Amino acid sequence: MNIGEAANQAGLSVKTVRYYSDIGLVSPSYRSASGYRNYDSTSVKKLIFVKRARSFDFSIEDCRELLDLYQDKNRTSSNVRRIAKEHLIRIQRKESELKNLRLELNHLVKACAGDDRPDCPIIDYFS
Amino acid sequence: MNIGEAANQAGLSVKTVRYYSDIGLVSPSYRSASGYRNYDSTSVKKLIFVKRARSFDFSIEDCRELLDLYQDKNRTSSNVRRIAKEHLIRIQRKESELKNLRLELNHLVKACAGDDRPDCPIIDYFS
DNA sequence: TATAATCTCTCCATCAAGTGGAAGGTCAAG
DNA sequence: CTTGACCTTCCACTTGATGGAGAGATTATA
Repeated sequence: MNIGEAANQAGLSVKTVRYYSDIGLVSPSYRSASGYRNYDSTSVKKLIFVKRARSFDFSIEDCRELLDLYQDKNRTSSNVRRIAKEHLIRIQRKESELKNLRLELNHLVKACAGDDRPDCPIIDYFS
Repeated sequence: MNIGEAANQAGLSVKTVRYYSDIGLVSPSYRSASGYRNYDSTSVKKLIFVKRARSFDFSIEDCRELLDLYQDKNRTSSNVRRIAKEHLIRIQRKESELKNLRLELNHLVKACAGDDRPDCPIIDYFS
């Protein structure tokens, strides 16, 4: 199938699928004589795999490794787990950073009258 | 003072201060005959202001607006509050997205044996 | 005063992960 | 034969910096 149909089946944009092709993440199974990318069901499955992994915010490079493991029938789950766990830790760290920001900013927003006067604890805090 | 000293006082890199100058976020008070950027205490205060706002993840454009309000003695705190609140909502949204990811990914990681065998619920989930 | 060390300047490239658009080639239907 | 949908490559743009090259300015030391 052509790129449009593949993108459709994977729930990705044509641009994105072409981008994944460009960076060698998911290559089309072959090119037609006129240069059209052709995707078979295996490559579409890879696109879907990447889409799911990306939805977990795994980086493209992580996706590359995960995709390798996905295709490697001799993989060890420990390798997969390591990648996932490292990512989990990144997510946890980010989440707690955001929580701190949220608490502090919430505090400031609550303290701000939000009226016509210039006095503002938010501005004060940043000054 | 020169850019190095200003960057130092603001806790920013010279590169960053130059970048803020380039995009017109915080301009030096003047340029020397030889083109050196010169920062006075007012411009350093602006750099510090931006640094704090950035540490809350406010975008450069938000910083621009906040900086305008910071300098506007006729500002209304409602304008400041609006910007902050919009940002707070973005942070909350992001935080809850991350929380969902974290819960789900944690679930998968816990379910993965992480041993020598290829069977892996993480890979399965993405397939 | 000469020179070396340290600053500073501008300009260009790079990062992530795409997205948008231009200009042009391909293909199937009518 | 032409229209329209689809496909191609190539280039630019996004965010918020950061790194480096090559060159000019300033300051410290010999």
